[in-house]
Amino acid sequence: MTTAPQTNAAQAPAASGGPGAPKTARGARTRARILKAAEHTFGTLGYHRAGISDITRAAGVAQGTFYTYFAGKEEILRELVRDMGHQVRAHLAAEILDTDNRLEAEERGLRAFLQYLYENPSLYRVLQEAQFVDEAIYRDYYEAFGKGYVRMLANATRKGEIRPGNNEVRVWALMGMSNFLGLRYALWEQDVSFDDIVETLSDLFRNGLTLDGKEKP
Amino acid sequence: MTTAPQTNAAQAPAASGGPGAPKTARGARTRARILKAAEHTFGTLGYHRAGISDITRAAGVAQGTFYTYFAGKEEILRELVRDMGHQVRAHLAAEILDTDNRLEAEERGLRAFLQYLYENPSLYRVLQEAQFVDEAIYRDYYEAFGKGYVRMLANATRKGEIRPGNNEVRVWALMGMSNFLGLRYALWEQDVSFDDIVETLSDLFRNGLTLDGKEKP
DNA sequence: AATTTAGTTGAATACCGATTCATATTTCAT
DNA sequence: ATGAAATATGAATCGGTATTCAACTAAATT
Repeated sequence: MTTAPQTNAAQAPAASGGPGAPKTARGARTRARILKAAEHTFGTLGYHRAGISDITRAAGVAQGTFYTYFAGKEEILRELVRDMGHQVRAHLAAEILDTDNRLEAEERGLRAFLQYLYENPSLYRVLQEAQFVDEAIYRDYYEAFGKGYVRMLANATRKGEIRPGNNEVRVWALMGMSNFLGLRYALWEQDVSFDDIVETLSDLFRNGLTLDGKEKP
Repeated sequence: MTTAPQTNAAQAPAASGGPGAPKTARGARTRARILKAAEHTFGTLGYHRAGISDITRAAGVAQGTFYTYFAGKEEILRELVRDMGHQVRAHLAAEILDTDNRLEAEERGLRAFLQYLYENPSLYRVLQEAQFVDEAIYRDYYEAFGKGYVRMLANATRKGEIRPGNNEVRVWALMGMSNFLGLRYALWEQDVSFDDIVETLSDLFRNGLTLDGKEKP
């Protein structure tokens, strides 16, 4: 296996440096092209079927160039997950910025997530496959995601917008929902409108699943 | 002789036959041992790192024996997913058999699923990795699961136990919840009791997430 | 007991793709 | 302009492993 003791970290502040972070505009461009190509290649063929040659071909560089910027196949996957995670989080955060209450934020967030996945299907596959290549990076992704999510629910609880409860558990449940709904309705088949999905979940958030219940209005 | 062009089907009703379904008690036993060994090996090392040699070693047979019963690595994965899917469904169905209402069934079902995953961690990995080896088998798993689930929700709707709504969407949301909660709290870390998790979800089903809402009690 | 069929063996094959490296080109500082 | 540093090239290496196969053993059938 990859005998290198993974000590990464240190180096340039820009990209979390592999063998050598680019020191030239040209280098930065090439590195970015390879990363983008990897996203597409992994997303389409999957991590294991995708060869370095597939990535470099898609990027329009020679195979050797790959190793100027990345220590290997696993390394670029890690980089990719970090990048993509950052992007989704930024995107979703922006989408729910100007919401008045938690319910609205959930609705908008879910819709935005479904839409984002539809437009960036690679995210799903890259992320899910990364789980079995380097579990830590996958956990980091969801823990980062969940951390912000829990904070938002805590605020909403304080404002009296949502019922007090175990927000961490709720967040994992909510992330699970989005993930599966995204897979089924954004990636597999678009046979139910995002509006209908959001409406169904919104009803669940407002009224629960049962007909009775709801302590006091 | 065993060159059969994958037309499978026909033959013994027991196992969905690869190259040759076992025709002897001994053969059946060997096949079963290999399948069990594959479950453990895939579950531990993952599909890609696991070699046929790892499986046969764990099963205590020679490498060649593998191909007496399975056409290849993908084929045994498919078989495994079918088997495991059948098992979980049977187990969960049994666990919620004598429940009086939908809410109770959801609670018991979730708890049983978490417990099952805790005791059979291979299920998660085998299933999730299968998704990228043969998407169809993964879809089949969840469509089979979802089909029964939707039927149960439809019954509950008819009985007036749950609010009318898009049950298919609900089911995918529910399956997603269970999946993530299982990963986080049954496989990764058991730092929250299954009772607390079930209680949190039960509250969501009864009362929703918001403080207001709930049309009419 | 003899013959056929089923199951088992493990070494050899065959292929594939990640990584390396010596060489060539481009960019940058002086 | 010129040397040094940074990039780029792609063919060769190197390790790994899924699959095949011809020979062997066990069980069933006659």
